[in-house]
Amino acid sequence: MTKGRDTKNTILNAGLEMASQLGLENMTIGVLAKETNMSKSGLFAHFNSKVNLQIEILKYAGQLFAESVVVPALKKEAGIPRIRALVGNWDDWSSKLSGGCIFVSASSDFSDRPGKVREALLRQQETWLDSLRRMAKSAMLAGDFRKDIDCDQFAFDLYSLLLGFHLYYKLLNDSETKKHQKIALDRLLDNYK
Amino acid sequence: MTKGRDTKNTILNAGLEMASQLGLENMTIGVLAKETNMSKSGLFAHFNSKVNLQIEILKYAGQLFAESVVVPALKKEAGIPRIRALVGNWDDWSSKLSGGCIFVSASSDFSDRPGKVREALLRQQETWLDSLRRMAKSAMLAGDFRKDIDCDQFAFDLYSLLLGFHLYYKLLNDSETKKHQKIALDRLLDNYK
DNA sequence: TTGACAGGCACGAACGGTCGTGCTATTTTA
DNA sequence: TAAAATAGCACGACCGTTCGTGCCTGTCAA
Repeated sequence: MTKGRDTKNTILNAGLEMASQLGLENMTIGVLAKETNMSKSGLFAHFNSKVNLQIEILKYAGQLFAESVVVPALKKEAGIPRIRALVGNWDDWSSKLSGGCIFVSASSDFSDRPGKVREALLRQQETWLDSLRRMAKSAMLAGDFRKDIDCDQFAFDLYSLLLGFHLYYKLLNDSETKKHQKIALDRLLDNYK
Repeated sequence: MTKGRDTKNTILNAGLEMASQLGLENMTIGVLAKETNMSKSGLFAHFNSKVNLQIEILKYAGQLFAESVVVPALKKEAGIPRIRALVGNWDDWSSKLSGGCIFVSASSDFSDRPGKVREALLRQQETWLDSLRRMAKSAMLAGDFRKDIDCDQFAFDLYSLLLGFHLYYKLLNDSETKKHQKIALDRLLDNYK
């Protein structure tokens, strides 16, 4: 009962790393097998199709994301401290994976590729936006934000900021990225006060 | 001398479309040939390698981008009107291509794939950020922005906004996207006033 | 205590396809 | 008619997937 689970987890770990670098579509089963010292067929047997593998990687990433980005932020006091923690955690998350946040690269990869993988991705992005909206709402209740703010708008604003950080950091390797993000975040929070 | 150019342009047009949908890496020569009613080898002879094809598509996109996004904006009066025009043009540009802005998807595709294509992409992104910085500077000189603003910061802020729009529009198909972007842009411009 | 059996797990080999890329003709254009 | 453009064909590599097989571990009957 445990041996199979263990192997699967090893595969998912390596798969997440590879998918983050090359994209979910360009990750290949053969190379992933080599990476995990397995045979292609042995690895394949755990998932029965590439699409399933992609979906399971997405789920696995979702769990990891919740554990390392969202949950720790929720332990901070509601409002601005929580939002700042979330942004910091997200930055760490996307920096840790060598190819950046897998949800960002997958969003680009699957924006025009209908199918089960896209649907799974969409569901996860909706969950994420929901977390953002909730953060805004709790900041309202905590008194850090005005009472008349638009939580949807806040989600858009904050996510845009993260996407900017992601591109600057990953592609341009801009050393000022952190600073830019901090300034933009300060201004954003100020505007919702 | 002209027939070759014509064919090449046809190929680049179709290639840009395909690359925008599938990414520069997942676009294949065989399918592109079918799309343009050519043989694989006949098409191939125009570029001599896939990497060259990718680079030429990027250059082609760069020209188109300059013509349809940057240049028309420069015809507006410097300052806020020019910046608003730029954002509108960019939105149109990324909506026109069925897979979204090719530079965004390529950035995600090649953030971790060293080589000539990545270098070409980086050069183009630098040019783009330069345009953004110049827009900020001319807005300063026109009196629409304060004199002490950071043009690099402005480029980061504005590009983040466009990236947010891009993801919302392409992946989530959110009907409120335009509104969100307008609100965020208004606030951004206000902050630089 | 042993031997037959079952299930989970991984393997190598092979399948039909598609990939990018050479070569050599043939057709089209200037 | 020379040159440019396109087609035909073949190649080696790799793709996702299937299949038959064998090892290991645990269960249960004798």
